[in-house]
Amino acid sequence: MKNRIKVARAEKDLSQADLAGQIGVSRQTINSIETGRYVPSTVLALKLAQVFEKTVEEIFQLEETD
Amino acid sequence: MKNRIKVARAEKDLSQADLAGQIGVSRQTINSIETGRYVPSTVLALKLAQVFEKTVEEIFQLEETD
DNA sequence: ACCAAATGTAAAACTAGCTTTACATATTGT
DNA sequence: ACAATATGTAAAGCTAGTTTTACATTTGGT
Repeated sequence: MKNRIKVARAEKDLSQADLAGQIGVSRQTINSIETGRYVPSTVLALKLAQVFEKTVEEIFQLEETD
Repeated sequence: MKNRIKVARAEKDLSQADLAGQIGVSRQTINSIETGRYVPSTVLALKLAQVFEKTVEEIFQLEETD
């Protein structure tokens, strides 16, 4: 799964730690998702979308391997 | 997290097993998500949304407890 | 060049998602 | 009423998501 968190974060001028704080997860969780080390739960995806004022689909995209 | 899988499934006239087959998971996984026993991964949520031709937000909604 | 803030990782430990197997209970068609 | 299909659960086991701690590297400002 690909994601556009880094760009969305830049648009809102948020650090990984800021974002983590806003949605109540650790900074490493954000970093790990952003760098593709793992896929978040749907709850987390919805919260990220909410913060970015975008849809989940705008932030996360399926790949062939999914 | 709430979800509208049962209704979406009815609209497409799909059984839990049909749906499971289409997205490549077990029938119990669908049943467990549908009955709220657990929250799916974002990959699964995106695939469900794809099958139902809806957005993830139309199918899954955050609750206060999330 | 220096300092602070931001980012990338990693290991250990815990929790939650998911599969398989298996059975029980509805629901529907004939 | 019977058979078939659909749904609800449960246990065991494996994998993946998440936290905490900790450290190394990068980036930005002065």
